[in-house]
Amino acid sequence: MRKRASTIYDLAELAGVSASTVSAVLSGKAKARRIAAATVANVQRLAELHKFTLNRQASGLRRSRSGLIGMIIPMHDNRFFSEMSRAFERLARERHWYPIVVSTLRDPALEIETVNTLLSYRIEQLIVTGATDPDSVGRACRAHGVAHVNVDLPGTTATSVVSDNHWGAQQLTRALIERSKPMKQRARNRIYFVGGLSTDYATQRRVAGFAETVTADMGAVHQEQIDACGYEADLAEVSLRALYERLGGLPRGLFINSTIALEGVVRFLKALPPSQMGACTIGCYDWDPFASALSFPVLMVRQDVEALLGEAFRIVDNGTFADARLVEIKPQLMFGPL
Amino acid sequence: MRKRASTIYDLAELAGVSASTVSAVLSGKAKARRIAAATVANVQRLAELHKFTLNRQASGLRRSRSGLIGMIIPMHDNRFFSEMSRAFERLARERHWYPIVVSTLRDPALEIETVNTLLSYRIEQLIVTGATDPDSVGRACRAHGVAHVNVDLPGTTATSVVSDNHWGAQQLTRALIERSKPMKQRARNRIYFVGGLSTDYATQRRVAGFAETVTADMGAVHQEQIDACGYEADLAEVSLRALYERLGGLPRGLFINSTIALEGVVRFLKALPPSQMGACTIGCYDWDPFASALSFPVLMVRQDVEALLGEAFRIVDNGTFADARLVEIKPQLMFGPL
DNA sequence: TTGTTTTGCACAATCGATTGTGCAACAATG
DNA sequence: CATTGTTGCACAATCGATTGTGCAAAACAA
Repeated sequence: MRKRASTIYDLAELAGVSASTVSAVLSGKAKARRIAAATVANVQRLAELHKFTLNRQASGLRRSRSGLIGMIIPMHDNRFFSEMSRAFERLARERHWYPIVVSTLRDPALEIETVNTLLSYRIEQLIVTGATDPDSVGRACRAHGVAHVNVDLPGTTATSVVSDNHWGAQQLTRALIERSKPMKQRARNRIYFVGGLSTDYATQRRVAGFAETVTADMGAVHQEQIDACGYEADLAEVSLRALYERLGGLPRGLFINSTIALEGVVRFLKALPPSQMGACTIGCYDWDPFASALSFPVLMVRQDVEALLGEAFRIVDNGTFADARLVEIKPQLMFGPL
Repeated sequence: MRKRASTIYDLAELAGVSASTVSAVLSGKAKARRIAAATVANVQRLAELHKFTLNRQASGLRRSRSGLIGMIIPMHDNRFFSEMSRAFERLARERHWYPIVVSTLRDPALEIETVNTLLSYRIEQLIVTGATDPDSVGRACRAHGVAHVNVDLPGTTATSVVSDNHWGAQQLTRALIERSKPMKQRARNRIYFVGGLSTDYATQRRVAGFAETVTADMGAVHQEQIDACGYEADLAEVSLRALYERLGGLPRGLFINSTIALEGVVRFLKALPPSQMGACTIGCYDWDPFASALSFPVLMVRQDVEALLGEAFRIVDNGTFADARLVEIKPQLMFGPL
């Protein structure tokens, strides 16, 4: 039985009917095409028996539908994107779409190449998560008539659903200020922002929320309080080490802009004597289950993945992606009242 | 310019040539089909200009090739599978395959349904990672002539590449024994195994390695030292709480069988006074970057994802998947010498 | 019985790209 | 000039499923 994948023609011959009849039965159009109940049963039995699977290339070609929905994400390396993948698959399956998740490594060239490939497979919808260049992606989708939404990082050509980064950063910053202990040395008596990229919208909004809250609660913000050193653990580690040496110790508080950056921070902190760490209060924008049980407490902001993607699907569902609105979803604060 | 996706026929008309000429140019067969250099250049220019993308449904149908390689994984929720996704995508791209990763939630029905759908899209290869029923998946692939390899959990119908769970568990168990402090109370002076499923091969091998080492170094193993309570954090939390109450405290050491189970364990331990935790040595089969910086040390076994998948690709590359061998890859110990 | 409807299905065109083949136009050779 | 080769491309069949249409046979009506 190790035959080639069989076609509806093979099945048709076995059943003694025509291919169009088989097609009608298998695609549930038997009633509409007035196929006798006995014929339907027979074809279904044979299809089952021979483990027949439709060729979706052929089907998709004929119907100009692929049944595919794509999502691009930057990386698979943290909980936020893991949760996005999981929720995406669930929501897609609920709608009888077949989900494809691909990571594009924050590489603009790979990003657009990936999208073009997805389009060549004729995906019908695309969720564009954390894209470095959402507008290029949007244009490509538009040229193919493919519904699309930006998530996490917004674009200007399609509706975007993003975390309320400004509000989240304000809350986290305020909590860091309230829960940290003042320090005598002026430069150390500050909260420092570490990680992310200043070219990236989410980081900009978080920096803004951070700066406003610091200004309101502690006076001015100094330029050197903000180091959007990038999205790699190593870079954050280097950045923190430099800060530590500059200040001659840890500062009053740290606002870490991603769990990846937090990884680097943790690597540096682990090497310090525990006593030093007690004086520094740490917060992280994004959540990780283990980070909540580190040897020092970490205040965390958890993005509402279900709400973000739920809204994104609603938008592709009703085709309201073209009006380029910005929808903001409040994240969840993973720290109780003082 | 918001036209429908254009076809090679549209492009042919624009260029004043036939569709077959366009096809030859775009698929790099211009030389073989003796297309004039000037014609090639013109077609390429127009293709570029109009951002033409080939319809891979049509192309795949005609050539009986899709260019797709699939991988199924159980979940997106831990580092092992995240790293698998990332490495899979990289290795696939190196080979000019287009990668599709789908999670099947450890649900046998979803698993086989997913594989059938992937087959209906005519994927050409499949990496079957951590499948609950690898042999059913293998049979489906075989029926379609699709190359496939099992990874992480082995099957009997295709070659499997798995972590050397037995060896890894032995190393981890020995380290737990050597690094932990003996306890007076007999039942607490033991290492306990928590998490995973005893129906699952990896867990069986780890339990075996654990039991052998315990027997060799500490005498007999008691049945109640092993609780393969499942793959959810909640279950591990419940299991550990029960153990704690049964023993009247934490045991000498814990062998946690996955980072997910470790999440539950950590939730329980966080609620305990720190002094109690100091006496319990913890090890985890699987690695997480944050888990290495918890408030208590965790010995970890990190699977060699690159080697696992590298080997898997080698096997699909040379088509040696049918001999149903078992290839074991040693994991990496994330703890130094004593 | 004859005419009309309904039932049940087959036929053939089609989706868009690929590929074996055929054939002008031109060049090279004798 | 006649013959043979080469170049450059078009034509048409094909992949497997879908779907508009047509047409016997059966069922029903008159």
